[in-house]
Order: sequence, then C-alpha cells, then structure tokens
Amino acid sequence: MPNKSAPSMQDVYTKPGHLFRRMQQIAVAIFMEECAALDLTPVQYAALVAIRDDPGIDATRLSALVAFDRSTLGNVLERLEAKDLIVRRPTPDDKRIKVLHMTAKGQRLLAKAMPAVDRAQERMMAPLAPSERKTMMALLAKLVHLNNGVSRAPLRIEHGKARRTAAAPRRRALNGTASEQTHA
Amino acid sequence: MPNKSAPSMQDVYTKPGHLFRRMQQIAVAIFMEECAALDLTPVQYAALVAIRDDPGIDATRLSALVAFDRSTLGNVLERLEAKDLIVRRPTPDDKRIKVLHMTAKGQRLLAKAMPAVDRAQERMMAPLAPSERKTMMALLAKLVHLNNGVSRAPLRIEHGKARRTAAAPRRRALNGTASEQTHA
DNA sequence: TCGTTATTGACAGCATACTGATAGACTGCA
DNA sequence: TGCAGTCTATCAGTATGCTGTCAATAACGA
Repeated sequence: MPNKSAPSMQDVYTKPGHLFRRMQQIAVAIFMEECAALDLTPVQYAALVAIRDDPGIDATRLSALVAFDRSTLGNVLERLEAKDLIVRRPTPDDKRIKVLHMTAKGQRLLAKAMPAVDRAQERMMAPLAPSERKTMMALLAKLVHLNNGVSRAPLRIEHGKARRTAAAPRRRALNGTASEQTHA
Repeated sequence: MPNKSAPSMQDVYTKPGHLFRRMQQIAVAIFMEECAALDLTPVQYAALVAIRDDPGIDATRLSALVAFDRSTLGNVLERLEAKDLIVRRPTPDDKRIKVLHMTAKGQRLLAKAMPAVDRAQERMMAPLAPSERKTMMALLAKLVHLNNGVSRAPLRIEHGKARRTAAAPRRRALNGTASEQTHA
C-alpha cells in the first residue's frame, strides 16, 4: 500500500487551489506585459470600463459591479484619480457619496488599452485548442457563477438600471450573502 | 450594426482574465474558511508541505518548488517562523544560505490541516458535475503547464534530487525564462 | 590567483485583497 | 419628529505578489 499518511507537493500540484493561484499569477503577468506602456493593471482596467459604462456611479455600487473588495477599491480609485483618469465628486443629494466620472484622458487611455487587453486574453488561452478554450471558458464561467457570493466581493448587478436618483429611493439589500445568486 | 467602438462590462465578464481573478478570490475565500481555526493561508500551507517534503531546502529553491515570488516568500517564512512552525538556520558550507526545517508543531498543524484543505478543494469544485471537474482540471493543468515560465515565479522542479551538498557543485541556471519549460 | 559573474537573503516600494472598526449621513418607522 | 438601524467612505492592520536594488558570499574563467 502506498503511504497516504501525509500530503506531498505532488498532491498539491494537482489541486484546484494551487492551479487557480498559478493561473491567476500567469494571467496578471501577461496582462501587465501587454499593458506595460499604458501603466494599467487588470483591476484598474475593469474599474475604468465599469465607470465608463455607468457614469455617476458611486464606489460601493462599482465594487459590486466589478466584484472588487470595497476596501481595496478605495485605493484603486485613488490611484486612478491621481493619474487623472477619473474624477470623484461629492453630490448635494447624498453627502455620503462621491460619484465617479471618467476624464477625457481616461477615455483616450481606455481606447488605447482595448487592443492590448484583447492580446493579453488571447495569449493566456493560447496553449489550448479552440474547442478546448470554449470548454474551459464555459466550465470556468459556470464555476464562478455558482460560487458567486462566496468571497467578500461577490458580483452584484443592478437589474432594471433604475440607479438611485433624488426621486427614486435606493434599492435595499446590497449586502448579498452566499446563498443569494445574482443571476439565476 | 451593433456598436463595437468600446468594451463594456458585459465583455469583461466573459474574459478569461476576469474569471481567473474571480475564481482565485473564491478559492482563497473557501480555503480560509475551512482553515480559519488553524490560522493558515494557502501559501503558508504549500510552503509547509514543500519544506516537509524536502527538509533542509533553502528559500530560493523552495520558491521554485511552490512557484512563489522569491521576495514574497521571505515574508511568508518569517511568519511561519514566528508561529514556530519552521526554523531557519544558517549553514557553515554556504554562508549565504539559510536552510529550512519543520518543527514538531509544524508537523502537527500540517496533519490537522489536511482534512480542512481537502474539504476546501472539494467545495470550490462542488458546482461542477464529476465529469466536468475532470475536464476542467485537465484543461487548467494544461494551461498552467504550458504557460509556466510566464510569471516571475515559474514552477521549477529539481530533477534527479541531487540537491546541493559540499561535494556536488550546485546546478546552474536557476534563472529560467519564459521559453524554458521545466517539464517537457 | 584574481577579477568577473552568479547566487542568496534582505529591503524598499507599489498594488491587490481581506478583516474589522469608525464617523458621518441618511431612511424608515414608531 | 426623533431615533434605531442602515449605508457611505475611510482607515488600520495583515497577507500576498511583483519590481528593483543591495551587500555578502560563492563559483568560474582567464
């Protein structure tokens, strides 16, 4: 009988946790290589896209849209503002909130980033055949969707786009739990 | 014609980079939940396993075995030592090196961690059917394998287990590049 | 043997993540 | 109306991950 009394590195190498960590390392490295000239991180890119999609959004709602931890996002936005890619403005209707808008510089950078980001996505999947990529992405999407809500930063998409205004009272319950799935 | 002039969040959601980041978030969250009582992170767990597998290894070689960045590993080892799970000792033959050994406390913790780690791995794959899990893991392993060398911390396994001794001069070229694959 | 090159551990600095706490602002309900 | 509970941004603390640098040490080649 083989010795099963203790885990070895050979076991670790085949475990999902190890492989997901490695793949994340690789994905970030490739992204950073492609975007080196733009001084843009994956997280910053996603935040910019979301802000451009939804101008006037506030930081807490943004964190739900891009599935970032709220505490982390504060620093990310600070850096984006320091680089003049976005602006944060307080609002008269709700003094707790600072709404986010892209600057012209941010728009230009995002346009330039697009091809670089696409190249990065291509490169990380390059080792797989086209049919394998499809399978991989379908399974990965399923895994992420059905595990949404596990981490501190689950993805939460506001349906009906009735974003908060002075007239429309804000929807409650932004604090989703693990059992609550955003898309059914 | 649809407007393809700019990326939207809907595009980002389906990109590999986004999904890998989300999955890593989820995997770490699940691991930490299962190991909360043990005060052990995924990275610390892998380091412990590797040190137990290969007592007397030094930090640089360890970083290659577990695919950690060398700079990060220093802090990880510091914390493991502070928790009395490992010891770092200088050697007379090479004054640059500090060799690593597990303590009895580390052994005990590792034994206790095993079932928790297994539960974590189960949980993160739980949403997939057994056949889907197999497919996913095979593709993920392939992707990581063939992209090994891309990040700053590629996996490098020493073949022939001729670890350095006073008699045997150390193998050169630990500085692998992206083109160099560890296993053919 | 002696100078060049490599290796090692340690740092400083930046960016992403998460936990938990806090102060101020707002809402809804009694 | 007034207060309890909620929501916002922010902060301190911890951990990972990367870039780049440094001094001490070791190996190698001329």
